[in-house]
Amino acid sequence: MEDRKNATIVDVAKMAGVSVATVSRVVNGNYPVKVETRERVQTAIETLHYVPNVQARELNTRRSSTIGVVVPGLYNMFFAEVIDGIEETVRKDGLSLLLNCAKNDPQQEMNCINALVSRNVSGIIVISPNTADIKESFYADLVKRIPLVFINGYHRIPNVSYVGNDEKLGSRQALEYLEGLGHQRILFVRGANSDSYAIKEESYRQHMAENKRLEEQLIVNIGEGNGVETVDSTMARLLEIIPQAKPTAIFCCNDLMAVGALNACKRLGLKVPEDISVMGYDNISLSRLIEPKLTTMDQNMFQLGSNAAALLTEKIKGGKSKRITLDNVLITRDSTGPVR
Amino acid sequence: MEDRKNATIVDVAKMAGVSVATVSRVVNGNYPVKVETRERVQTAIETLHYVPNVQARELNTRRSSTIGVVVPGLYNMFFAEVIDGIEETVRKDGLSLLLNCAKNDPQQEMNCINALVSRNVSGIIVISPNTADIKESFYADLVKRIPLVFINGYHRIPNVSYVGNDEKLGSRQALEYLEGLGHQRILFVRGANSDSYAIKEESYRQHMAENKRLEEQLIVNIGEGNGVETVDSTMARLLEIIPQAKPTAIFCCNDLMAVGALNACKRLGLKVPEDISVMGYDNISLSRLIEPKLTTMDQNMFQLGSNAAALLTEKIKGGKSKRITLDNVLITRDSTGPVR
DNA sequence: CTGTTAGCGCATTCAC
DNA sequence: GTGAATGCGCTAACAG
Repeated sequence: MEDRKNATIVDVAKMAGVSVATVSRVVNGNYPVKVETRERVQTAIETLHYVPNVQARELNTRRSSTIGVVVPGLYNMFFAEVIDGIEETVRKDGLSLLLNCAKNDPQQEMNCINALVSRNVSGIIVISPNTADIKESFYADLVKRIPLVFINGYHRIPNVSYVGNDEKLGSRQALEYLEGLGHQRILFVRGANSDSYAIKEESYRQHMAENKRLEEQLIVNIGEGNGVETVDSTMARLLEIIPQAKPTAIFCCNDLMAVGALNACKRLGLKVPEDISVMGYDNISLSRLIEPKLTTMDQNMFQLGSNAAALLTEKIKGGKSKRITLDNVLITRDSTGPVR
Repeated sequence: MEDRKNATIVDVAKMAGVSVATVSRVVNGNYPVKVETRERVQTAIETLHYVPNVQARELNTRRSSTIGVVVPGLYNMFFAEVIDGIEETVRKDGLSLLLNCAKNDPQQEMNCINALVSRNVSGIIVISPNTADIKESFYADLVKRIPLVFINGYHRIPNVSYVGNDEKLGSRQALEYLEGLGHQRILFVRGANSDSYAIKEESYRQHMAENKRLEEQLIVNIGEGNGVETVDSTMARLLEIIPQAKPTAIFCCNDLMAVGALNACKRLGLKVPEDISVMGYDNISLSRLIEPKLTTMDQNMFQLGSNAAALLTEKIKGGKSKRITLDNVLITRDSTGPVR
């Protein structure tokens, strides 16, 4: 391993017989340089394999072309798809992406943020920030020094930009769709510890109450709702509940739970959608890989990511904070049908 | 948005009434400082919200605490899980992770690499490098300047470290397992354009030939094998092939294809595993979410990532290049059973 | 123990 | 058009 130092601008200058300033000019193309010298410099660059040192450049321009992204984890395809959206958009602006996993740990989340700040990123996107367990001043202070965008954040903090879905409206739409198919006994399946579930539950309660058919036994919380174990734990739980509650449809707060519900129905000998309808939320890729393909509400993960990236670059350029709310759209597939 | 400049080491020094060197010492804790002054400095740091500028530090220590990761895309959970492994390991060494997607485009892949080099990363991990379409000298030159690790790379380049699975052995194991269940007509399903598939096919051919039951019609290539559309395209294809070839088992080169095979069987009214066995490869999370749960070969994605990270830090510290080959392990679940 | 100083690699005035 | 000089924020000798 030849530890031959990488060539610097000085080396190039020497080889080309010019000053470093000139080299800088041809590299950045921001000032006129005589064609002949430019060519001399360029061949020097090539033979030396010279690559400008971005750190040094950014140190003295006090700008930075990398942004930070903090995500709860990659195990969940939801986040992976969001990141995909961020990456693609951000690349078009010539920015690079520093990725950190917070592992659902608030302390870790703060560590990640600090690491990003010290790396001098020009902005940060946080997916599902744990605003409940981090004292508000942390993010409030942070946003004074650096542009901040939250994806799926529910506590409003001044000056941070938000991208999210209108899940209240989305749940209502889902419920109305099921009712349109004639369903009245709709089981509501949620997980623990996320504002997202709370919002959906509220929407469900409100809607069912309006129609005078709210029953507490139709609401079930299956605990941790975001891991791979979610599928199995949902199934186990519903194996008991379905026979008791006898719903004609099941509305799940995310697709993992819906797949669990599907598996439970299968074991109970219930045909989907003939005997019972199952509906998910998110539209992760999994939902169209299984049989029957899942009817679900699309959370536009990719869009979430690309919008967040756009908002961030806007703030970096000095724009003000903004809030973008996307509409969930109903994806009708094969797991739902008319009540029989 | 208060564009109050972030505090620098000079500001802290002034406020604490000491020299910048002293501040540097308490920040890095590498030289003794009198308790009293240390405390003065620390309070200054806190009131100023001082965060050291890593770029500046690394510029003059000529070290870098970020590494680069190039991945074909995030849409495939395989890669997401590998990255998860990298991230976790790398964090323990205090390194940050710069993520780039090559989108299966060789040109893009080279761009990503160059961007990483100019950002002065201390090493690069490439997942499934496109060594076929990138001229060999590119990586050969690169590794002269910067430590390099390939995950699932098949062309050997001197001085780069490799992490991969023994897929040749793994396929053989899978085949033997199926044969142990009494299967003789085993359909082989592969995708296009990946050395990984070629290795498995070779293993299949060899094995079947040994037992004198190699039949060309039992080998099928379903084209693109890594996207979400893979499931459906595999299903469509097998819907035609299964009735003709009448296999008692199907061996698929990855889990997406296996799920497609499962769906095809369902449509054909074949019960799995009673009527026909289906086997996948990879053990992505999807494989244990569907019904029946898939029997598959575990590619240890997380381990792939963490081992690659370990190899990289080793090289960064001056170690030599290495090759790690993990063994695929058979995960027996519900999609396979004895031939009837 | 602590302060002074010299760069790290580069972009940018300001002269020429 | 081009070169010399300055400084970005920080660490690492080197003196005290």
